[in-house]
Amino acid sequence: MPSFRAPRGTRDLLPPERTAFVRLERIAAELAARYGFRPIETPLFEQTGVFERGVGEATDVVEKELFRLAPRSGEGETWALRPEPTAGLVRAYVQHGMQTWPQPVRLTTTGPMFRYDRPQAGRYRQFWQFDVEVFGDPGPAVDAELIELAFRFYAEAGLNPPDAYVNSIGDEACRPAYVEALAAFYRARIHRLPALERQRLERNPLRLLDSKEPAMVELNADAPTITDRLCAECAAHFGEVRAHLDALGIRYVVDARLVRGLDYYVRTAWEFFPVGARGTQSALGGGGRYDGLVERLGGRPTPGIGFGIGLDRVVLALEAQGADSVTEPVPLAVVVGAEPGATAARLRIATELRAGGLSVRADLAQRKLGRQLEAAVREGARFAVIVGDELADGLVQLRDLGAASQKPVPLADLPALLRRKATVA
RNA sequence: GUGGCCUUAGCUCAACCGGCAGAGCAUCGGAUUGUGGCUCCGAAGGUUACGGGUUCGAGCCCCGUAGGCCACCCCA
Repeated sequence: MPSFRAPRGTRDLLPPERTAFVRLERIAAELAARYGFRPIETPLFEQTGVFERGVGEATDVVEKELFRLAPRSGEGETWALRPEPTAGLVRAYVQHGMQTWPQPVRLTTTGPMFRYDRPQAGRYRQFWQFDVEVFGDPGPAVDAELIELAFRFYAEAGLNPPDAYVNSIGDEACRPAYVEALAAFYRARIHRLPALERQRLERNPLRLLDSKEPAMVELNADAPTITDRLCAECAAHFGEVRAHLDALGIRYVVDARLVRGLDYYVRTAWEFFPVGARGTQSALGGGGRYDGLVERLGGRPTPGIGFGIGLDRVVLALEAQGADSVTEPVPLAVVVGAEPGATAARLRIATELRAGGLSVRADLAQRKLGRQLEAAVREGARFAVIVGDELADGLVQLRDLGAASQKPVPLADLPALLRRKATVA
């Protein structure tokens, strides 16, 4: 017999942890609705090209981390599990002609994403993300609105306000010149670049900027920044984003070296980290503007912007800051019996109580009364309904497990009685 | 993907120099007939991650593989 286990980089979310995720998902859904986002669900996998064109072929996410599905013989297309939600949502926007919907279109989804990289704490091959996207709004006000929404989510989740880093990475008009200037800067100092960074220089000079190599950190202090090379339009846009953030009282840091790993971002980009912990594997979320993406995937030119929040990371951060662990629901009452074998009566009574809207567990394991009561007490139930001989007279014992007292109650009165007790805390 | 550390029961961990694999918690059962979280007693739970090698003998030493973790990388 082989011993099976969850695939590398995946994990089972067992009851206490899954409850924490459910709570975050509920907050996400409620919050998104409050901000006017409509729920949407797209497939967990797409044609590979959706990600290659959407996310960018030269990105690590596509080049190294894409979870490609083995094609079946005879099928003409190949698929990959989604590494992020935006490309699939853009594909859906184009496919369903959402440009004919009232603009802007605000969409939200929450679910698992997949990246085939080497697992580590906080870095999984399957992880969960809460995502919102806005199509058809060029900003700048909505850029600030989304950042504020993310802060609201963290707050309602019970997380200390994270550090927010914001930047503008320019657009087609100004970024090429900047990238060239940056490449020239590094080429002039190529002897100081580590071997790995020399290779990346030719492929994507922007990514050298946020390297954590000590040699690079030192070098980057003198590197040209995008900030003072933005075109007039981008500079004005970024200025307005900041003005809106300031008007909302949002605390953030402008980080001129912040770039993002996905090709589609233009102009506004941001990331969130736990306070004072801008380390690896700790990013709580991030987002940005992607004005050219809809067009790249075959749609009409449409501005877009969105963010993703890593639910796994939020759960981790909540634990790290010592937040109260989630409490799982416990039944109000447990139906137990003096006669272990008389399960039919216990099940029938529990069924009636549940039909009346009450949270009730029936102890159907055939164990003696003492063990049944012990289990009820240990799971935190407030009452035990004890079924015994008096059932012949239409009576059960209603036992208050906290007070260790009980009294006979007509079975017919039980639902109303328990419902009344349930309302008093 | 690169380098490093780690892996003993469901969980947390012991096991001398290479010499009979253990404890606590958790689980299940019992403590004279229908009443509790405590206590007492007991049971079950292991191919010491997996596969090789060295040795009279390997949880312990060596090699490989898998998984976890740390740094890089990358990001959520």
